[in-house]
Amino acid sequence: MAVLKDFIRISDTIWELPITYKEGMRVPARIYATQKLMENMDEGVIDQVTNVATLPGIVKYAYCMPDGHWGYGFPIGGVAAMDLKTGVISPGGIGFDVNCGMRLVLTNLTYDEVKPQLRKLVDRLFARVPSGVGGSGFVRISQDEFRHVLEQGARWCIKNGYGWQEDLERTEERGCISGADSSKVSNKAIERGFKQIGTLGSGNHYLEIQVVRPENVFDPQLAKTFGITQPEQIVVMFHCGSRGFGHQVATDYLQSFLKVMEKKYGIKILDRELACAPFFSPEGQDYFAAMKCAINMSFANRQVILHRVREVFAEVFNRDPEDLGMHQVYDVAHNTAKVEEHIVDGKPRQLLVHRKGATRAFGPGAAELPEIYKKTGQPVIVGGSMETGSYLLVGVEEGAQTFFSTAHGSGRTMSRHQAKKQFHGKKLLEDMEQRGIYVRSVSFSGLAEEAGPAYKDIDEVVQATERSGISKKVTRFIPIGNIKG
DNA sequence: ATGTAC
Repeated sequence: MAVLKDFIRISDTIWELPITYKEGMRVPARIYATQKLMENMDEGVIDQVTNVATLPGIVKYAYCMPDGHWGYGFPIGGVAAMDLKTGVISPGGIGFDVNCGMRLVLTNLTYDEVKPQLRKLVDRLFARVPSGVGGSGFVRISQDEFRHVLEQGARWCIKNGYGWQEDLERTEERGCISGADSSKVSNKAIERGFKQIGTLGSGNHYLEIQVVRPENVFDPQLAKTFGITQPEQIVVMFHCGSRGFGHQVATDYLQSFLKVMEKKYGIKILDRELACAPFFSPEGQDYFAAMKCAINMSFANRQVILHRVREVFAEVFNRDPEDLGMHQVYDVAHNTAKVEEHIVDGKPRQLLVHRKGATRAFGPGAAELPEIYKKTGQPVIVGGSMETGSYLLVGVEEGAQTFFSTAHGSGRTMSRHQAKKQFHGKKLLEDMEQRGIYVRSVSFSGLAEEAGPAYKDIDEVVQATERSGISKKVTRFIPIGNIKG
C-alpha cells in the first residue's frame, strides 16, 4: 500500500514524488489516481515509477496511470518521454507484448436482436477466432511473405482481402508504422510469428460482445460522431497483441542491451529489468526498427480478427457486414514507444514517448488524427474486466500534461496466482451466465485469473483520468458475450 | 504477455 505522506498532492488526482525521494531521480514521479485508488496502489508501482525517473534523458516526469500495477521493470501504466539525443529506449518501458491493443467495432443491431442468437454467435466466434497459448491462425503465408506483413502492417491485410480500406484510417498510425525493418528481426522471432496472424492469444486477451445502455451514454454528441446512435446498440471489442513474435523481439533486444549498456555506454541502472540503450546507438536503432515490426504485426493481427468477426456476424444474421453497419470505430495501441513532437516548457521538442499499458489520447486538432476525428479528438478504448464493463473515452487538450497519454484498462489488483486460488473457473462461468454474460474459454484456470474482483474498479479508473483532465468519458459498455483467450 | 524453462 502506498505511503501517502511521502507524496506532494498536486491536485485531487495527481500525486507527486520529488527527486529527493530516491537517489538518482532526474525528474519527479507522478501517479494519477483518486484517493481510493491511491490508498490501494501497489507498492511496486512506487518503486518502479521512481526507478524510471532515474533513466537518462527522461523529460518532465515519470508517470503512472490510475490503472497502474507492478510490471517488468516499468510499471504497467507507465509513461516516460525521453529526449532523443540524451535519452534511452527501453524494452521494459514498452512491454513484451509489443502493441498489445484494443479495437472497437460497431453494429447496427440492438440487444433484442442479438440476444436470441447470442450463444450461436459466441460459439461461432470461439470456433473461428483461434485463441489460447501457442495456436496458429488460418492465414497461411511463407516466412518471406510474413516479412511483408511486418513492414506493411494492416495495409498488407487490406491488400489481401482481410478488411475494408476505411479500417486503415480508423487505426492508430493508419495500421502501419513507418520505419519497420524486418532485417533487424531474428529468424527465431519470424519462426514463432509467421503462423500467428489472426490469433487472440491468452491471459487478458479477449473478444467481447457488448451493449450500450442508454444511461451509459455520457456525451451523446460525441457518441453519435463515433457511431453510437441507438439505444441498446451492440458493439464488438477485442484485445490482443503481437503474440510470440513481439515477445521474441523484446527478449532478443533485452539480451543485446544488457551486453552493451554498462560496458559500452556507461549506463548504470537500479534494476536489470530497466535494460536500455541510447536511442541513437546502433543497438537502440536496431531495436526501434524491430519493435516497429512487432507494432505492425499486431495491427495485422487485429485486422485479420476483425475480418473474421465480420464473417461470423454475416453468417449468423444472414446479412452483409456492410448492411450490419460493422464499421470500426478505432484501434489503439497500448504498448509502444514512438517519436512524437510535444510542447515542453513552451517549445516544440521531438521525444521518444514510451507507453506501457497506457493509451495515446490526442486532443482535437492533432496532426496525426484522421479527418473524421480531427474535431473530436482521438477515440480511446479502455477495456475493463469481463464481468464489469469497458469504456470509450476521447482525448482532450489538457492531455498535454501527460504527453497525451491515459489509462488502458482496469489494472490488476491481484496476482494471477492469487486469483486462481480465490476463484473457480467453472463456477465463475456459470455465475456469469446467470447474469447474462455467455463466456467461452479454452481454460477454466485462465478464466479464474480474469475474474472481475481481480481488477480495479474501472469506473474509478476512468474517473481519475477525467478529473485530472487527461481524457473524457463518451460511453460505457456492458459485456454480454466473451471469448477469453 | 509468452512454444508459462536456455
